[in-house]
Amino acid sequence: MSTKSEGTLRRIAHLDMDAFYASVELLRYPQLKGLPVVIGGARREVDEALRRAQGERPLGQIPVDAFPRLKDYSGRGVITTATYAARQFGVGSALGLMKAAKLCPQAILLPVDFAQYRHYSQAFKAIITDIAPVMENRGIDEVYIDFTLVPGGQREGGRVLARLVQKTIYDVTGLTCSVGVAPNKLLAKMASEFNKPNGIAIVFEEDLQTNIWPLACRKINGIGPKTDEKLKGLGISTIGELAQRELDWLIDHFGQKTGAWMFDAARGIDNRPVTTESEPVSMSRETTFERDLHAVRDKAELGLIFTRLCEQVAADLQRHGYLGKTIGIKLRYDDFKSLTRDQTSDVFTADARTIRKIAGLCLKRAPLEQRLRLLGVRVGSLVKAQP
DNA sequence: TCTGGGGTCCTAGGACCC
DNA sequence: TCTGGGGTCCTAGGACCC
Repeated sequence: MSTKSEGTLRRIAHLDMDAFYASVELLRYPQLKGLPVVIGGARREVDEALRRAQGERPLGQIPVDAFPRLKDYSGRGVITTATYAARQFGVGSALGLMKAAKLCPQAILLPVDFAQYRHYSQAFKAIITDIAPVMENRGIDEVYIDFTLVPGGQREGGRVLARLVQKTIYDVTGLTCSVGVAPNKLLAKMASEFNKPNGIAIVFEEDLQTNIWPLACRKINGIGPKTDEKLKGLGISTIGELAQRELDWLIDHFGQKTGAWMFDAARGIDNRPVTTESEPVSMSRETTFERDLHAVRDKAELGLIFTRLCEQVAADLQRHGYLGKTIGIKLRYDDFKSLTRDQTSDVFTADARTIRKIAGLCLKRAPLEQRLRLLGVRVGSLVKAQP
């Protein structure tokens, strides 16, 4: 089954588009190149501000001074992406806009435009699969690519092919990306960050101690803020320090599964294949309100939003051809505490009214005295609809 | 004036069945 | 009268990722 010849090394690439949303926006607004720009905020308000700035002009001719600024925004929301110029000010993904406005009030604020990002996402992924067909989607702006059997994939450890992919994407779309090539996904993911933006990094097994072990544990994809804190509490900050711990010790502290995984990860071991296809497990829609709502006092408004979310999930299911039988809701209260309730029905559905009915039962099981800031509807246990 | 939206996977307890 | 085991499904919460 394998056509690997003697001496063929497993070479896996991780490709990450640089500041993807922001870079796509700069294609439309080249006059903003080099300036601090952030994408995010409540869609409607930011959209309107931009439309006012545009007036009757073509997009490329809106004067820089006319663009909406962070300091003029007063709604809730977070930054999804910031240009590198904005990152100089300490502004980046997931930062609240109000906090960001203090750090960089003059930054230009643009609304998210998912349709546009999806378009460019499909474009750069098509370029990749033309060159190297075994590609795994990791969201809108990232992929893994198996270079192992691709012509040129072994040359200079994958650098030649990485350069070709990177250059072709740039020539066709005008967008830059960063690529890491390594023996597996775990190391490739770390490598792609080494020379960001518009960089390439090549990692071999023998680079583990010199290039990987000095890194913070947090750089391992799968070790988040909580686990990182716990590790620090145990005196472990770097991957090298993690590698010094015994398997049993890690299992004692983190459980069988996580402990064993960490043990391997610290040694650069990762046998996960590059997966080209996957089935969705759930689909959901959620929304944070412009102001916190009360279940009784804002009943009508809440009801409309609830129904709309159910209709959106139903439309998503239908569009993609799936049915689900576990219907759930998610609430977030004004103190940011969240809760979920779900119920599995005995029939699979993609019908908005059915979803609304069951989601309504879920809502009844949740405490509703406190004001809400978010409501979500989820459908899980998906199966393909018969065509 | 903090803190989006769309996902995946894991854990853990209880129900229920053999 | 002591307390048996798996296995699977359901539910809730939490960590993590993009």
